[in-house]
Amino acid sequence: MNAEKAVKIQSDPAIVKEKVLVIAGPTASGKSATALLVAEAAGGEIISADSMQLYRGLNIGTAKVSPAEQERVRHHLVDILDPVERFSVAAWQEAALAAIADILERGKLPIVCGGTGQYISSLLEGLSFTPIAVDLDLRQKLNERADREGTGVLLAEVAEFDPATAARLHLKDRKRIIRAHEVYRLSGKSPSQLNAESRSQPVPYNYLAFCLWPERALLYKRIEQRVDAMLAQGLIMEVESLNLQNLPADAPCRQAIGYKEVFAFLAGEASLSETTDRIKQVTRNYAKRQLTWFRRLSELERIETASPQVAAQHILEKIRLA
RNA sequence: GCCCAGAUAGCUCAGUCGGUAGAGCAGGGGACUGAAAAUCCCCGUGUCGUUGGUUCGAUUCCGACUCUGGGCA
Repeated sequence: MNAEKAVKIQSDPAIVKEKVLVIAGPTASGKSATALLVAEAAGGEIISADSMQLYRGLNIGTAKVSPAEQERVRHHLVDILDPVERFSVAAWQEAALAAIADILERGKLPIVCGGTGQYISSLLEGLSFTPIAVDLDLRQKLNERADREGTGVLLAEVAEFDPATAARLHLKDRKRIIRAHEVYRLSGKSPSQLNAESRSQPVPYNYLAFCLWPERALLYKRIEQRVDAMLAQGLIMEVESLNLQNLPADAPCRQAIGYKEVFAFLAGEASLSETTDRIKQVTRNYAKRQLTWFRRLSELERIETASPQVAAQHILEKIRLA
């Protein structure tokens, strides 16, 4: 898998790709600590691949790097958005590629570290996104139509302009059905065609990609401990201070695990212990989904340890060999 | 001590007019191209509390016992 790609790259002297490190892993697997150790030992800077750490004010619940840790190693793509702002894979990828170029220019090692599978995959698979403005109005109208007429009607329309995509989508997969309409209307091209085009470019860097993979039972135990720690550190006060009720109903950070549950608690919909258990559970569910992403990405080498020291050591050896 | 109601999947429970059983949640697997911590799909065998009886056949009906809730003393 990897070897084949690497041989192809080396056999073409015109392409000398620079090394970029990727450290992925499910939530609470220890990837941030690992990345810090590697960055300090190898002279690197960290680019966060985390869809929620982008937001200012979401600190405790996202297990964001502390100011002290940011003193040790420079971090990119953390705290760049207000809670009301929207973002996207395409926007993240553009910012990440810019950060990588900047770090390389200064002679340092870029380390992409995070758990958002879609973001990681956009880099490793070298997707290129053609510029299409997001049209929230159109999305709103399509959502209303789906409410009125049902998603089946919209899916039938997708089948007319893109049979391949329609065949792939499930009747209830409203988001993707609506997205297919958006893409077609805004670009004039079918999603299938655009997706094919987005893979036509070569992957620009030599990604050395790792994924922390602790044993499941241990991972779940760490998740539970971390949720307890977040509550002890004042997660509830953090959510209060965010004033979620003043944010629009569709603000992205309202989806954040921990935040939406604490918000329900503050609204009197659940007790503290129910809220705690709920956060632990949805975090476990999330970790499982993350692992599905990472299993898919064959470029990732699994590191089956829960120790950041051991993981960092392993990664540093691989860098020297590469 | 007496009366009543329960005892079925990890949990909460449904059901079998007697032919060995199924939902939700949990858990597992998968998908993912501009909302992604989102969204969506697939996966259900378990001494039907124990033990006698009736019956061709009992998780189901009857008895006893054990445990759990509630009530009365």
